[in-house]
Amino acid sequence: MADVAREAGVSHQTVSRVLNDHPNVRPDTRARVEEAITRLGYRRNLAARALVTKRSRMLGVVSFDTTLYGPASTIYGIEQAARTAGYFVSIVSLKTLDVDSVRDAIDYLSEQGVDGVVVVAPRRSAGPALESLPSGTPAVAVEGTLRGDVSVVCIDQAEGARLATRHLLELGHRTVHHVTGPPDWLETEGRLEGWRAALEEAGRPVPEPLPGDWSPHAGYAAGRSLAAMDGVTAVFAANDQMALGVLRALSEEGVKVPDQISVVGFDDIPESAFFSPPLTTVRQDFDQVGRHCIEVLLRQLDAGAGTCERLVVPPGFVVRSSTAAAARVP
Amino acid sequence: MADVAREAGVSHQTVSRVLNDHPNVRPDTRARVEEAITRLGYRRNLAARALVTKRSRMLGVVSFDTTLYGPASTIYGIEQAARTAGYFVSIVSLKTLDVDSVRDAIDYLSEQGVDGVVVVAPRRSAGPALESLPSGTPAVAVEGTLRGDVSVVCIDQAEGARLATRHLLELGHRTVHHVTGPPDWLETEGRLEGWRAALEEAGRPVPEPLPGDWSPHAGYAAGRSLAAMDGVTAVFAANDQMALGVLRALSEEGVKVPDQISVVGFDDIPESAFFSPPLTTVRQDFDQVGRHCIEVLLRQLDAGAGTCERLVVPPGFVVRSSTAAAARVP
DNA sequence: CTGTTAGCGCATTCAT
DNA sequence: ATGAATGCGCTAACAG
Repeated sequence: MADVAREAGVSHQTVSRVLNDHPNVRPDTRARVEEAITRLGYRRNLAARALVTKRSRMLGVVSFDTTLYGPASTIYGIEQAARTAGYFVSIVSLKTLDVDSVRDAIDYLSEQGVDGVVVVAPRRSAGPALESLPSGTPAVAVEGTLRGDVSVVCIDQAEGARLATRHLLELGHRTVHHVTGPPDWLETEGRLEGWRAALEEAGRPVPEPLPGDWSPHAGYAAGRSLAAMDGVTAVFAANDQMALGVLRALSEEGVKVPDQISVVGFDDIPESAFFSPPLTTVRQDFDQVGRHCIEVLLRQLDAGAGTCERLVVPPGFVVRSSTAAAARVP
Repeated sequence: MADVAREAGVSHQTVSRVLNDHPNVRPDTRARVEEAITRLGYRRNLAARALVTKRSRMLGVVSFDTTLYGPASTIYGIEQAARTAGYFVSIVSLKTLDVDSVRDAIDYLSEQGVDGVVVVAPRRSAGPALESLPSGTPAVAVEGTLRGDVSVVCIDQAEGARLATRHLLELGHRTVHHVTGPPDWLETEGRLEGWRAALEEAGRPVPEPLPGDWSPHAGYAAGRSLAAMDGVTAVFAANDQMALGVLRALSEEGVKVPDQISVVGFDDIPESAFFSPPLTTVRQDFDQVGRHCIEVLLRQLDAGAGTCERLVVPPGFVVRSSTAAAARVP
């Protein structure tokens, strides 16, 4: 910066003023400085700036398996919104979601001096880890913990599951079977709850849910079990990948979808429309979730960390060809 | 840090030494300092450290659409390896991959003082953007540019395509049709080239490739065309999502896979094994690519930016049920 | 082994 | 409208 000042024949704080869009700079001085900046290819040192302003303009994201479509899309939304607002995003992807891993990640990020943290770790067990944040650091959880003192942005999981279940019920199915996500995930619980509620509201029997883990393989295993059971006509899988596994198993067993069994998924991944048959599913607007996270975070940065919001994004529903009216039971 | 020093009854320098694992500290002093650190919940300020060491311990990643499986997996590998090596990762995801976007992203990251940059922007046009890096900043490109002065880590795309094509040829197919990726992508070119080479080596006719864009939708469109053509018995799609689209179109047209037409993909996404039928495909070890990127980067950081490596990861091949011996032409 | 001194590059007073 | 001084929290170089 001193070089630029010398080049432009001004002091280095004038350069600083130009860089920060300070009003008190004569236009021609500003022009001279800007010219010197480009000529020298000068780039300011954000570490030094962070040191004095105590703002790093850096946001931290802690996420589980960023390879999955949901987290990846959410993070994409976060990154876009953050960059637009002039913030960097530093990401930590976790292999496991136990308290210690999350805590370590948060410690790690807070050493780096992030101005705020988004936690995409939708497991009940991850909640307490937020405590290791330096107090005053804004935080927002995606599909977050139920603790009252941290902001949450989420998609209404239960509502999505209800949409799926009702759709099936309205098609004339007597009941709906459910393949769940892994235990301890908040999405798993929300979807389970919405499914159960929809069934109970309609006065239908609630079959034992089949355990899954988000993977197509788990869906496949569940599909085999389903095919072997009597009277199954409708299945709601807790995500699209598992629905794919179900579809596959059913197809191998010679069960026609949707003629004999209807299948609904959750997520609306890009592939869903091209499954065999194209999948009816619940759509989540991950992008919007990401944007909301940043909005909430920035609001907290301005307002001081006191505020705490809860933003719920409604799910959508996409009807394709994997669902049909229940076969007439002879 | 001064607080810790006071608490432990030492100078702040000694605290610094403890933090940096300096050898010259008596064990009991070290213990006292560490105890004070945990008691006070002290966290060092990495911005200040970066200011004086001129090392931010932060790596930048510029990537296109991190929502896609390939980039997402690569970044995951990068992040894991970087964190293990004690580096943070700051990510910029681009919506488009033109020179300006990439250049802006790189400018942005270099203001932040990243110690090195990984560019996951496998388009020919993205190459020149690397020039705007402050000279001396190590950089590595994934599937990178062909310029000689920047390190590259890549998967042997042409070899993968060759594997796929040969597999089909060995199954007795007279020739193999190809659905390409979008133009200007290096992967598109590599796969196209490998496919063509395998065909020519075997003295087979090279049909006009069908244009695609990685999306299942494009695969679907290509699949419709293919179904309408005569004598098509084998298709090599440039990625798994397009293969899925091809599968879907063929199924709608009543064409049996693999009985009438064999289909091969590229990537081995987690869903591939559960397509209808399970997809034969080329496997890419994205994780290893990510790890290699970090290794190369760190090596350049140590050695000075002079060195420039080129690391090629061999592709794998997974045979599943979407390919079979060519139907006997009557 | 430990403490003292200096300065990294910037923004923020306060002068002028 | 501009310049001079001060310090952010830390590490490096040198003393002791």
